[in-house]
Amino acid sequence: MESLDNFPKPSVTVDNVIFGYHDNKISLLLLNRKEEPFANTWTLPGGFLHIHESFEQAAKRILTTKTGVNDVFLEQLYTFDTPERDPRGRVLSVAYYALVNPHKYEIMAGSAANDVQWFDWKALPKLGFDHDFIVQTAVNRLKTKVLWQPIGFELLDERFTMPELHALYETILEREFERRNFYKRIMELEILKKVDIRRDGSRKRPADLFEFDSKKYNELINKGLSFKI
Amino acid sequence: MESLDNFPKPSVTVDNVIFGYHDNKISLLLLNRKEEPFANTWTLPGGFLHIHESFEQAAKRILTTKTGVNDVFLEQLYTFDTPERDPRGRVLSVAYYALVNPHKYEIMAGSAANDVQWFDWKALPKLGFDHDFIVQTAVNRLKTKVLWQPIGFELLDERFTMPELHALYETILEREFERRNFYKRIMELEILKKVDIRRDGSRKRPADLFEFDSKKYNELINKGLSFKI
DNA sequence: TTAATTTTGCGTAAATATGACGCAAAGTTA
DNA sequence: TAACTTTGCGTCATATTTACGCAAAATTAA
Repeated sequence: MESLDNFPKPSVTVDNVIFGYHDNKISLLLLNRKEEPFANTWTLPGGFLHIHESFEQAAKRILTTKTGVNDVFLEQLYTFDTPERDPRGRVLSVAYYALVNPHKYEIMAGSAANDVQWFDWKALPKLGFDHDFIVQTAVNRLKTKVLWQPIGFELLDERFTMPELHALYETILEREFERRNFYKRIMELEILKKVDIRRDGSRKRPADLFEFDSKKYNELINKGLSFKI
Repeated sequence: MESLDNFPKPSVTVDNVIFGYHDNKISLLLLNRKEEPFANTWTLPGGFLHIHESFEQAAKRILTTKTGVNDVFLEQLYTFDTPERDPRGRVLSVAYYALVNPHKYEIMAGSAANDVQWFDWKALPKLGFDHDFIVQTAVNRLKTKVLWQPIGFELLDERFTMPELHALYETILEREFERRNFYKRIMELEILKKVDIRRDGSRKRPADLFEFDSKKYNELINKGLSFKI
């Protein structure tokens, strides 16, 4: 059997694009590096893949140890291979993107970082490596995916109102959705469970509270239909 | 600066799912391995990534040397990391998929293979490694992508008729498209150039011949519109 | 040679989905 | 208590999708 040692091997990192949502803004969780290369520069939280762990395990480990975030929506984005992307040598980056509710987690910088911080996606600093490009790829993915998969809910509290969901979609897609048509479309999917309590916010008329109902969503899929905004 | 040699590194292969179309059937180009592991078993044409080449360079090199195919549509599919997917150790697979017109290439097995052959996608043998799963992923990608990107043309001759294009879509998506509505939809995109000659096939009324016109397609995109079947 | 048949290309009408907007109820603020 | 904002649900006009009619261009049969 052929040996695996005939070829010099590239290093493999897993880098995470972590999306959050707060105050009608999408934000990204970035890490300020302590070590070279790109010391004192903001980058995506990433790290080397260990030999016995899967990408997803690596992504979760990195999220937890470097940022304090855990148990979130996580999906592979793309694998980046631009030959000169890392000054240390040949390093591949398997990029994942995560959707996080920032209210649920205490963000904290791990020991290898100067700082970890949320940045408004419209005001990102220049990032190290090719991470600007990775971010752009992730943003594009989020914008298309949110239209036909119910992933937006991951960015909200478990219980949310229609106006909140509506505002989220307008923020992500950077365009307006006619309010009443948006409500109608969501409601006729029948994937939300109405939690009978009403919101006690400082708004005028209180809005109904909903939860995403994965059981109802599966029923929708089993009927051959699909979530589609 | 941190060294890259602190971690044991995984090996990285590039595996290609190569789609062809002939006789109203989608087929996949498979390779029968000469060496262990999975000797005498059909697998996707793949190989180890060289340290200084990009994924795409690797994919093209593998296609050319192992199957004789070159200059085709090629796109990254997904990176597979199931820990036990290769008996030799930790091997990642960066999978690409290619769309090929089988008439344009002389298929030939490279020296490392017993044989290289087209298989109807509805009658595939059991594949080595996790390649069955990779194929399934590629098929899903093809089915969704073909609806909103003009990639189907890659499977046809440069000049093709509407009935041919229509049949291709019905084959890929395994459902019927109302013939006249399909024609209409394609025509109003205005991305085809009519080559005035008519087909001399053994059919009844000859069909017009078209070519995909990438210049017209770009105009469509620049108008903010999109290819959509 | 002519009629019947198949295939192709283009059209129109019905059905469905999308987008624009009216309005009353439930609160808050003046 | 009146005016105002926000929310929830409805209706109607418009656009898009789907179903299907029909004639032209070839082949095959009589």
